[in-house]
Amino acid sequence: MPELPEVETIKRSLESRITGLTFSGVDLFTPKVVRFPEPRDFIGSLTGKKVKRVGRRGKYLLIHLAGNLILAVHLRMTGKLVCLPSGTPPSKHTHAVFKLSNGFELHFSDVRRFGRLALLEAGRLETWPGLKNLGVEPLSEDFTRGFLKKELKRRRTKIKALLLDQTFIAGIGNIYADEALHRARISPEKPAASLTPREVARLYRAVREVLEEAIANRGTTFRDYVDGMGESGTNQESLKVYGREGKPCSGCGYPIRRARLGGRSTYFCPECQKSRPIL
DNA sequence: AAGAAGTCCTGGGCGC
DNA sequence: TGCGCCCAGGACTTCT
Repeated sequence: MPELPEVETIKRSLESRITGLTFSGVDLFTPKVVRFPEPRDFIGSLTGKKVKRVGRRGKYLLIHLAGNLILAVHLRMTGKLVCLPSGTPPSKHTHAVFKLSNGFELHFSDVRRFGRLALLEAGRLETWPGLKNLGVEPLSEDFTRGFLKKELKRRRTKIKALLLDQTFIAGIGNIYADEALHRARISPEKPAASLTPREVARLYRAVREVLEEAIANRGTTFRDYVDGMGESGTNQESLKVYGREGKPCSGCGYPIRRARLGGRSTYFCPECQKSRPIL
């Protein structure tokens, strides 16, 4: 599942390869994956546009183009965006091929067809609902311990649900929410407002460290994820709880447990992540 | 208005 | 071996 570290890795792997190049055409095999504008306009507006730079906001990859346009890509769970030589046959699940001016092309594929593309005017990103309400970037200087403390205090929801809320913090998904909570030794079920100052401080550090380390490891390849060059990441070797049900906790040896929270799997150590009474 | 539930998707793993 | 069932889950929409 491409979360912030995976999208950041894709961004870094693509930017030196496509910046300055021009889109010479688009093959759109699955029009449905284009959320905005109409497929005909999407193709028409993209063709002939030069890539100015590649950016990221939360889990969105943003390809900034000449003409004040942005190609926004969201990979959801199984989406991939890979740079390949021209003429590479599209796979069974390739939905769009963006042809570049240097003999390469970007293949957008997604087994589950959940991923989405949009071509938006810069400065009018609110055309895509998910982008306008995005919360703070957890690796930016706007994300401070004070901010986290203040926000948690007025939220009654479970801390894990809050970490997954993209309008609160942008870019954390199921893997890194579980990993951050384990590192901070906080129960995923604990109400956000009930975290002690020490827990808030631990969570703040844990969120940043978990994401930074995952970027350094070029992302977590749990099932499908690959970067813009088709390379897997290595951060799956560093996971402490996600996908490790029944295996011993790295901290205490107790078996990792899996529970259902907010409709999704939640991995945690029942020993290290006990909800202790507030002293 | 916050929070929960439903929806979209398909490959893979499972039971029989 | 093969069929059917259910699960994985991000984000948007709808309901309470």
